[in-house]
Amino acid sequence: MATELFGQTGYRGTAIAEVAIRAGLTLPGLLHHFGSKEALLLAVIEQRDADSEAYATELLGREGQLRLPSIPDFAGRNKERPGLAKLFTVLVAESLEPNAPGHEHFVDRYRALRAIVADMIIAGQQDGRVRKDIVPKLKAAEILATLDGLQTQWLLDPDEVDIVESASAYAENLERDLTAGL
Amino acid sequence: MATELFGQTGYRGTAIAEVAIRAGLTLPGLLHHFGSKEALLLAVIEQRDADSEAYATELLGREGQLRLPSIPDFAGRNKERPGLAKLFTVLVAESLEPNAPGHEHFVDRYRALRAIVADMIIAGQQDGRVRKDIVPKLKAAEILATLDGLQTQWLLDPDEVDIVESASAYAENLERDLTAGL
DNA sequence: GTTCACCTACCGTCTTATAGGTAAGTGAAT
DNA sequence: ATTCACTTACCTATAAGACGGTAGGTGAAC
Repeated sequence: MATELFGQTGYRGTAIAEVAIRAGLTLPGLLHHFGSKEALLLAVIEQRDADSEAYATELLGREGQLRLPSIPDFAGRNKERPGLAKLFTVLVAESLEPNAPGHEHFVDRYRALRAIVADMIIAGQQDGRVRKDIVPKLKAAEILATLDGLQTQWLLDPDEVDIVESASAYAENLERDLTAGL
Repeated sequence: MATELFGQTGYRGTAIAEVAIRAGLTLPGLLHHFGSKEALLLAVIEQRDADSEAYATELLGREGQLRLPSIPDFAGRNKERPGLAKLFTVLVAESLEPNAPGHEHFVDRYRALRAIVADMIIAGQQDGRVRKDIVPKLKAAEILATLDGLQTQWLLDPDEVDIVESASAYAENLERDLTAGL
């Protein structure tokens, strides 16, 4: 309920009274459970993060190996729940300022995601499945950046940008890039 | 003035009275010139777009040719004016919803940018400087996505992500990707 | 003397949050 | 089994403030 509204109108643009009504109670009833608007936001983020765990695990495969073909699958799953993707995009933007409510959370999250992807790349390099002149940290940031950016373009203009098609093409490019020159 | 505040706290999070004060006048004084908050936003976007023209032109070079080495230069210029970059990121996120104030503007802008980059790629393919099995539309979306995504990660965590370094590495990767196999 | 730029004063609305109360349940003591 | 103490889950009512916008006036420029 809160997830949808925060995703549609952002943190600042959402009145928690509306969240309460959709949840079938009044504003004070909602605040009885969460204490404040910011606490509600953090609760939403936390719940959403369980889902985000799947992000890394899916990219990772079971044993820390790169599984590029799962990228479009993941994009496809987002396609069916655009609210969650929108929530993510909007909240990150609203959290850019250092003193914003969710700032530290998203900073930590991106650091963790970059580290996970970088470790995958390193593992691939040690196994000889990934080119050694790739800088893991930079490539990790680039991969996450591309997927986020494609998602934003899709959310903004779903008629023009097909997230699954874009993600598939990118996954192929990425595979060729990582393995170029054996 | 308005650019900075909209960039820091977004459209919804910015009180136009604060904009007025920073501009050295009162709220009604500001509204005398712009009429409404939404009109102020559109004026800010329009002014910012002059700057954004440079984006395409710089990427494009003078005669519609790809100029990848200018990507890190462009990133470096953004680095000195993070307010502008932040404004862009925040406003796009706030405009995802179809009825949001700047929605159509950003939809059009991304369509135009994708078209410009795609045309560049097509020109490169005709000149034989770019691989022919690249799909121009998809690659254009991917390039813009990566640059946007890197910028977001940098804005969120400037200590960990160096936008110039990231953009440089990406530009090199991109060059290799576009020209792979002659 | 009319237009333009701007001000003070104010309105109505929306929003978060609190105060204080009610109803229902839980668990222990008797 | 019933009473009592207490907690939980809400409610109505209201405070307290921020916000966008308007009305109407003042003063200077031309």
